[in-house]
Amino acid sequence: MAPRKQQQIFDTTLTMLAETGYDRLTIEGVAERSGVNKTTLYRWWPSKAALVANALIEARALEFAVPDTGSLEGDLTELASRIAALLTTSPSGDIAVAALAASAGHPELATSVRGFFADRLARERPIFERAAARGELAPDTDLMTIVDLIAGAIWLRVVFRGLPADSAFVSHIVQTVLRGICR
Amino acid sequence: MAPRKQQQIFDTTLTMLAETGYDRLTIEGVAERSGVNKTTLYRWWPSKAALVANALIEARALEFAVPDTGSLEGDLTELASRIAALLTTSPSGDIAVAALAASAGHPELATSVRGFFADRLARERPIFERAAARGELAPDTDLMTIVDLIAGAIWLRVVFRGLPADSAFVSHIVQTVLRGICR
Amino acid sequence: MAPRKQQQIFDTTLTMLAETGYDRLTIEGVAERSGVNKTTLYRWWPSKAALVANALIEARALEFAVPDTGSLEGDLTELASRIAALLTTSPSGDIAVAALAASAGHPELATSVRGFFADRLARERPIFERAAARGELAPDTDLMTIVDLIAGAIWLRVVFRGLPADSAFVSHIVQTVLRGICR
Amino acid sequence: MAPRKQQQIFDTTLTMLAETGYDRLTIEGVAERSGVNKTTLYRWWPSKAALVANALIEARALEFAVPDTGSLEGDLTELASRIAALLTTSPSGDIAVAALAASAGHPELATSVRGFFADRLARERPIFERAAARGELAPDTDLMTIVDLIAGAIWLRVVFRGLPADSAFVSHIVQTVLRGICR
DNA sequence: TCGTAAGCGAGACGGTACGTCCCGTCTTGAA
DNA sequence: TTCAAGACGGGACGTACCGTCTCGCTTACGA
Repeated sequence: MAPRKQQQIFDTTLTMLAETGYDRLTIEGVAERSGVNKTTLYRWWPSKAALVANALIEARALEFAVPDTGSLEGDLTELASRIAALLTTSPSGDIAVAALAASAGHPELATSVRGFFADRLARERPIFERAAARGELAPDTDLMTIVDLIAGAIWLRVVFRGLPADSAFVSHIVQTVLRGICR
Repeated sequence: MAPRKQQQIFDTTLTMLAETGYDRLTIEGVAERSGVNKTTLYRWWPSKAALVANALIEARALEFAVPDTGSLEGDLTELASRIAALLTTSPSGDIAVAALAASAGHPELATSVRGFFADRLARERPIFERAAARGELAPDTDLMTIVDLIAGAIWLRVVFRGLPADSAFVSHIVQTVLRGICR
Repeated sequence: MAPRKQQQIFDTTLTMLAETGYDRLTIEGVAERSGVNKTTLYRWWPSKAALVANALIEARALEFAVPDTGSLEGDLTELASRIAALLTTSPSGDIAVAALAASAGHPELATSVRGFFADRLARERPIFERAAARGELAPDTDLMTIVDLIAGAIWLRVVFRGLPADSAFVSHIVQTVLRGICR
Repeated sequence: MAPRKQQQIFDTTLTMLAETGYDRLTIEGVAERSGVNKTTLYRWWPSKAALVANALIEARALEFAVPDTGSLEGDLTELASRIAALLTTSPSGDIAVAALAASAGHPELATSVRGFFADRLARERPIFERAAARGELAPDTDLMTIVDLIAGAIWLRVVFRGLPADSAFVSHIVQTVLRGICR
């Protein structure tokens, strides 16, 4: 089952999440703006975290396609650029940052957020499979760490340091990581 | 210039921050638990973010020493271990995670948090200076990126993926990054 | 013509009325406890007052027999005792008090309650007819006032003053009223 | 201590009590109409019953003077008329009926209501003292019962039967009771 | 005997009020 | 002058019932 206006609710939730951040997001606000009664929200989601979690899962605003440029370096650079763009451009950046930040300290939300990003990050796997097929990658390479290094550096730069993640930065980290792996 | 019980206030703030997370931390709670009137808190700090920011700056719970093992790899491994420990062990982990998470979406807090960690991370500079003196490092290496790669990967692993950052992982990323740089 | 589980519904209604009082009695509570859907209750009774009114009318818990002791004084004393017992003993007392109290301010309910008690009080008429036949009573005596005096005094004593209506009190008022009439 | 707008609050409470009856009286309504925040009401009174109880005690709308006509019959008739008027005229009637009805089932309120009316009824005592001084009354007469008989009959007539308590009725019951006593 | 209509359950919904927590502002009085 | 004490208007919380509605399922009765 699902509430009748689920789509409006999710849209409103993410919009307001992007606009005001997680902790200034209120259930009453979502209710009012999505033309639904507060009680209806509580009927379906036990908490703000659960609502946001569900909205995220249904969200299509945070999708990103996986590149296929023909080389591992090209693919990773493109992937990193897209991660950077995801974290930087509006509204995905606001949503992603708010959700990621809130997920620390809201285990319920964390699970969903984690699942959400894991789902998206899982799609980078073909990149490595193609790279392995091309002989660019040792078969025992630790793939998750590669993505963690790249994505972590971008996160730190963008969210924590508040600096832009321009293409020079992106190229730089990708090449650094690649050199680190390929040997 | 400062409230008389500033130390209790800061202690309480960080304790409660660690216990309940940023957004369940309340001014009233801090007031009550530190034996101070709510008014006093508002007199000195305009917002919860400002209070937390100040408390963090004064905090000694989040210090970490900078290693000097004689080799760049040893130093970085040790540094990474300490970062991992800082994010993992109690109460520093709870405080750091809560503060970092909250800083996204609270620019006021972000500045302080950023300054705080920048201050601590600035201390890793001697590591690189010693490495350069030993000839282990090209003089034009982008130092911040190195730290961002390492720290970012740890953050992602610990906070986002919810996985432990054990010594194998730490060694692995340090070596990967080192190989990436040294070429 | 009538809901299938009418009897359960009425029983539950009166039980809960006695237990919790009129305004903490809820339709939802009655529905749940009588194993009926809320909708069913609304299908048959437009309001809580109407439900209670109907339940009262069907109630057999509040019956009382009319005495025939052979003298007016005996009959009235016995009648007064029974009224006192009706208002005092459980569950009739709780039901009666709750219903009477609620009927002030719920005209819809008031009508039924009034009818209900009028019906019961109408049975005291033979008392007076027998008394008149025995010559104990002038034929133009205002009978309703006699009952009002007696019943009113008991109500005041029991419900308002919260005092018991013991047999001494009952005898006292009956004799006072009788002396007032008989001259 | 007392809330700053206590008088408005009490006035509003009684006005709304008279208008809508006890159980449609809402705290939020009182708050809004008396220009006070809901929280303020909860700060001072733990429940609706307590608020109404307090408002009643402070009320001056329900006062009545005690007559002194020179004879017991005159005094009692006048007293009964005033009781009837108190229960009949607006707004005192609505307030009194609502409060008395609600007090059954709200022990907290009952205490206050009882105290309130006891206080007012206590003033009839001089009537009897004067009557005793004039020799109209045996010294051991049970005074409370006299008042209970009269007031109870009026209550029953007015509230329960929904009939008016006109001067004929009032005279009738007073004379009946008087005859009952004086013998 | 079987169709059909009344009765019902399930449950979503908009809505009102509840009583609570905390916010941030303000005033007052004592040290 | 600084601070405690604490009243206040306010916003949102999460909950309980309200009364209405739609949707299918039973049940039972009368054609």
